[in-house]
Amino acid sequence: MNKFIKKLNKISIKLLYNMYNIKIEKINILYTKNYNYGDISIIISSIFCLKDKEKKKFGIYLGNYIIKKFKKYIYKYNFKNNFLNFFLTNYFYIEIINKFLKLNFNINKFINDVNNNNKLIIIDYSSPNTNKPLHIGHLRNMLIGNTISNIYYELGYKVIKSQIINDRGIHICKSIVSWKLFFNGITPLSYNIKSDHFVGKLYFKFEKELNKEIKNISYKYNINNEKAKKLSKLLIIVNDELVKWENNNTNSIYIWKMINLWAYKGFKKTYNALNIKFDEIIYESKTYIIGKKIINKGIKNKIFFLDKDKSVYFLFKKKKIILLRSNGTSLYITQEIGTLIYRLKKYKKIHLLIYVVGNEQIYHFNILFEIVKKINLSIKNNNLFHLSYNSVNFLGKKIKSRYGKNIIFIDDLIDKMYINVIKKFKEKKKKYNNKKKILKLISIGAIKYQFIKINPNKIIDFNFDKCLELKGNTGIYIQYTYVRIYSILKKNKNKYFIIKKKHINLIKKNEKDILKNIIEYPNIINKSAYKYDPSIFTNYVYDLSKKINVFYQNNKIINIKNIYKKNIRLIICNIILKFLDKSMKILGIPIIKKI
RNA sequence: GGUCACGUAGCUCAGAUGGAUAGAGCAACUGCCUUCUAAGCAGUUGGUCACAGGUUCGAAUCCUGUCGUGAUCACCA
Repeated sequence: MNKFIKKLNKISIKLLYNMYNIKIEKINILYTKNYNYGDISIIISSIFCLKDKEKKKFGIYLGNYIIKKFKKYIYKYNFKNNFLNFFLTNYFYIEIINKFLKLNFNINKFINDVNNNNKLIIIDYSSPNTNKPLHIGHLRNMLIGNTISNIYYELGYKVIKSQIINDRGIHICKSIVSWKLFFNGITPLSYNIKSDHFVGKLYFKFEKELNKEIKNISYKYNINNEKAKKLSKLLIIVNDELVKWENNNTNSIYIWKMINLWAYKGFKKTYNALNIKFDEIIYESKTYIIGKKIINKGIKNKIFFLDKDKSVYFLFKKKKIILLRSNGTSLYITQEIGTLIYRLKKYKKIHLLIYVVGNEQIYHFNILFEIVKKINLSIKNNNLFHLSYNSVNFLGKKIKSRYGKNIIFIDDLIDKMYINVIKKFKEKKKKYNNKKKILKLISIGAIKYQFIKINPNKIIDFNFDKCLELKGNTGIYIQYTYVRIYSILKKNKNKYFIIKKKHINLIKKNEKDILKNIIEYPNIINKSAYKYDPSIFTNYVYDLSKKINVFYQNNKIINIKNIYKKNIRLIICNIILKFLDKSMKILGIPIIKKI
């Protein structure tokens, strides 16, 4: 289809030059939105150097010329409001259908313009802290990351799905201290809860105690919270713990390892439930040392500076950005620099490194990219991209996960959705036996779809009623579409045959709408990739499904006598199934063959 | 205050490179299961595209300003 439009473009430009001696590079051609006007439109009014009378003259001439040249594909044109509209022949669509049949329904061969020479793209997403379970903020992150990875893979890139685990830092020390002080000797087993949820308990307990202590101090000495923090004993203990940890203290490392293992074990279960996968896992506890080394080197090269109190800083827009604390321990940005260098060593040539991280860290990434510019690495700034997305709010407020309040864990959401799906299934269909697996897949699809259909720049104001909705534009709509088509093809025993010219009038509007949609697939996938927006592709899949359901509901497919008509419809069903299959895999919506 | 997002139907959201009469879903109200799976289909109702200017043949889309919402500006991550 793109080729066809390019041809039209070329001819229009050439003709314009021949007639008026006007040279332009491109003419505006688009799919006609209103089918009453046509299928493809050339916007003559965009040639602004022509006068109105000349536009009409040129338009009609061009129309006649094109219709003669492409008799096979175009049968009619009209000229309205300076738009030159063409109507596509049925042959145009039949050719597509026959092509699929000849290619034995191999979509990749049909699309045929995925070719990016295996360029390497690293997509960094999820990056959990090991101090609490994964929550719906992580969910948005991992779904954007996973989907955008699949989209780039589809475009022929070599994609590394990369997860960094923030397994070190002050927050982990809080859990360590909490375990020592309040939970000594207790394990997830003794509490009988999922191990990462136990780790969360440690962290929230610490924050609660810290909060209490600070309130007491500020009341006692009549000072504000900031000043009270400096007097907090708990914070002193935690900072000591961090120094101990960075100095490889045996006891510290032992507890740290134990707590992290609990966290990983829990994360793994959640990832498995959602079918989120990674090609590599990087532990910051291993890369922060590389970061420290680079920073020390940078002091010598006068990129970074040593302050009076021995902290190290970087100047960003005349502001001091601390890279190493005065006690020598490292910060988030230190680890980030280390991780980048680790990657550059591991992979020789990185075409693009995408960080999927929330928009609250835009400032942080601006600093990081500025540092990269200064320390002269083998990667340039325009090969780094921060894919930022907006927050997931609950009850109208951003989730502050500190105290464990107002926080929704993915595990809990999955459970709730599953119960909801079972309930709705029982309301609709009476028999409920051994459908557990399928209902589980429906609930996973439903959750994922709710998140990826929304543009990353928008705030998601999470609420259960909305999220549990299973009508209309939802995951199950896509799954159900697949089930219907699959069911038809399973029942069919006829063989397909090439459509002959004399049968071209058997193809109708509903079928054409689907085919029109399908030939746009490569454009959409490209757009979704370069805009870093999975929702573009998601909405396309919904749109396609909608057209399929219209077609399905308004046309009989198997139970018709005309074998030629039946043949056309069955082939289209086959095409649909292949595209749905591919699309759902990209979106990570589980495919179900029977409900 | 600086920077960055966002503002489209009662609600949730689509509207790429400016194009013709701004589209879906939910909610409300009508129809359609003896016929390939009704979590569906067909239809009705619902809009000053936050506001004001500008750019041009043409603006929800681009530019400027105003208002509103949110994020961010840490020896947190």
